[in-house]
Amino acid sequence: MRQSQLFTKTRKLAPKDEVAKNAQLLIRAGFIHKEMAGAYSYLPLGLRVLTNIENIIREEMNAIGGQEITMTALQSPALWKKSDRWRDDAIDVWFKTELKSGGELGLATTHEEPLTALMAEYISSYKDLPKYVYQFQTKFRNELRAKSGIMRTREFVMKDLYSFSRSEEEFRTFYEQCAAAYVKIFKRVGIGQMTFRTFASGGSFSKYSDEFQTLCDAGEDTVHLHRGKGIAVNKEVYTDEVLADLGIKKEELEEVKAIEVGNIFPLGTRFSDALGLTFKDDKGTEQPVVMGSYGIGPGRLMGTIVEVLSDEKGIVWPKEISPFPVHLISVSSGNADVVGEADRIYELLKENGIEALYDDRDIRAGEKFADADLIGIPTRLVVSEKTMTEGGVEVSGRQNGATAIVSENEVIERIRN
RNA sequence: CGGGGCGUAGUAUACCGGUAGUACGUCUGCUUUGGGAGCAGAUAGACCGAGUUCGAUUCUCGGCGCCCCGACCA
Repeated sequence: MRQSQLFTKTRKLAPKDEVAKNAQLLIRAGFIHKEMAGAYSYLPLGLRVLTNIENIIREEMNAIGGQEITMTALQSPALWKKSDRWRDDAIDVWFKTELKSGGELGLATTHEEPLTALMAEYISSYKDLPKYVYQFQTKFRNELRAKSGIMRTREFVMKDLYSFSRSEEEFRTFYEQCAAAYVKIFKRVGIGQMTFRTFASGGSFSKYSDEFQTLCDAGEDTVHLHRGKGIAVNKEVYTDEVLADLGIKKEELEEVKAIEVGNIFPLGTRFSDALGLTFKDDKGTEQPVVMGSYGIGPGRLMGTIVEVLSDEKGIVWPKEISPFPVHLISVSSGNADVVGEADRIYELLKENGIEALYDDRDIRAGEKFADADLIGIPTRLVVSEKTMTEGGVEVSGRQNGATAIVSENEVIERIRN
């Protein structure tokens, strides 16, 4: 798209009330807009990134048999009363509201109860299992303190998948498949090397769970990392017993700050028991469905990527999630020939299925380069008098800055690969 | 929820018990044009309410909002 048409603009300074690097850069670059504490809107560039992240997650969830749905954010108290989680001391982040007619409603913090009830309508036999259902859906959590930019907000989209299995063994198999899918996801979005499966507490559901923690000083969590094995233990469960179970020694671990970018945990029969989700096994005996839940917050993931991969000039997007694969910049100095050539290259890219962000604005080169660095698209193409004289297009990488003049055909080849 | 801090043009800031100055942005003009250009002109501001006072953006109280530390985080 032509940058002159983009309604957002960059700014040199971040608002003073933003301290978190992720929010500072994303606001400066025009990716997000803060509505209030803990609530951010996604603008054109930001939405593109978020969508790219969601699509990667979607592909990997589909690959392990996930079926996508969308549930409502409005929730009926009745289901939550069955599991005894309507109480504010059971879930302290509830946003509750009421109908004009007087009845109470909850705004979704999570979806175990309604989905379990929904699945009960379709699951009755062992032949109906296992099933894996997920969604990208808005959660509302009335956090006492929103913080860290888009990392801890009161309204956010979460990918939550729930598994429904016949047995603990069957559940376990999927649990590990999902863990493997998560590893792929974090690798694809560019933070694979610094993200580690982390042994954690199971909260009120089970003895244990697994988190995926990305090393980052801005993180809220503290983990004990075993670099050799590529695993970590959350500080919450950093005990001799756990270390023994995992076969690791204290001396081999380093304490680091990290951001929880995903988690997976067993639910057992906590919700199937409460809401009556059962199936008949092959002997005709009624059994509770064994469940698990698997979450990733695409927004938090986006914030984490900014925290971890940006530099002093701005954001550095990994190729797979960049808002555009390439940033085309004309350095025309009012020269109509250069404008014409840049327009032609823009069309050429389009014809080859490459959607560029085309900085066609009539401003000085320095400003364009500074904006491009801030926005962070990984590949930059420059068309100028110089490149026209040399008979090619200048290509450079956001990350290493190396530039080269290459032919049009080669440009297209490079971007595709 | 405990503690701390802060609310001044679109953004970042300054000064002041006598109605506010600078920079960036935006607009006009001229000059410039490969790393956020220069000159000239213009635009635009005290969170809300009450109190003290001749007079409050400034002081006091309350409200609202925002940030940070801690607690919390299904």
